[in-house]
Amino acid sequence: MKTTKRNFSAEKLQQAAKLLKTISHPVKLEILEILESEEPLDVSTICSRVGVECDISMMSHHLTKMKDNGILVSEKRGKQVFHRIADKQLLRIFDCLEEYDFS
Amino acid sequence: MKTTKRNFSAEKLQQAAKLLKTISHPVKLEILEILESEEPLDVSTICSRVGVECDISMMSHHLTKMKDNGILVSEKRGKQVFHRIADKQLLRIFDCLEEYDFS
DNA sequence: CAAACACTTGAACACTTGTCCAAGTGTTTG
DNA sequence: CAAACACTTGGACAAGTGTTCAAGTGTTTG
Repeated sequence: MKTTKRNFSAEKLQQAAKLLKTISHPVKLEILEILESEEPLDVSTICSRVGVECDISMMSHHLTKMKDNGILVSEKRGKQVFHRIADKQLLRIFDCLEEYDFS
Repeated sequence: MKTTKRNFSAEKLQQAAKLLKTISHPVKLEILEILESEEPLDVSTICSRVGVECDISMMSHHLTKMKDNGILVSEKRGKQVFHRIADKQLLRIFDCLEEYDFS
């Protein structure tokens, strides 16, 4: 007889769902990809590096949401605000995504 | 000088975002967790195993969405419809989530 | 062949998101 | 101290999502 390997509590499922929901957006994934390669970066630089059109206001909204959900942390230095990834463990999601076969 | 390790195309970012969005729900994550431990299962059985209250109509909606997005595949046998996970690689996301430190 | 079973579907609704735009805040430079 | 810079914030609106309910479909059993 097979047994359940995982045992996520209702609370952990909620948190996990919220985390995934927060990054379930092409631009947000790209922000993570950019910050993985270089960190910390300021808003304008991130904005200039994303592939798709994205104005600075929208980028700020994205970053704020990611901060509010504990995915990023930021630090103000002079006029600029520098962002980095709170927990690098999150990046392992990219490993799964890279190997996933999108039909 | 650091270089970018990943290089997701705009299309792949879209697909990845869509995939994550589809499973970004406590019940949908639990469905995957249940199917990981035993497969295939019919709708009523999945329904009876999820922790939270979830009627069969809602479960059907969840499963349909997951099927439409290629996460599950189903097969009808008599009156019942059996579901299984299309690509087990997806389950590695749980490894990331298990180790992630939810603040 | 009618009833029971195991779902599926569609309408309806509140709620949440994504996006845009205009205005505002805080910091620094000349 | 005014202008420039680097964001941040809030309102508005369309689009998408989660949930419920009622009705419908296909299969099997008596």
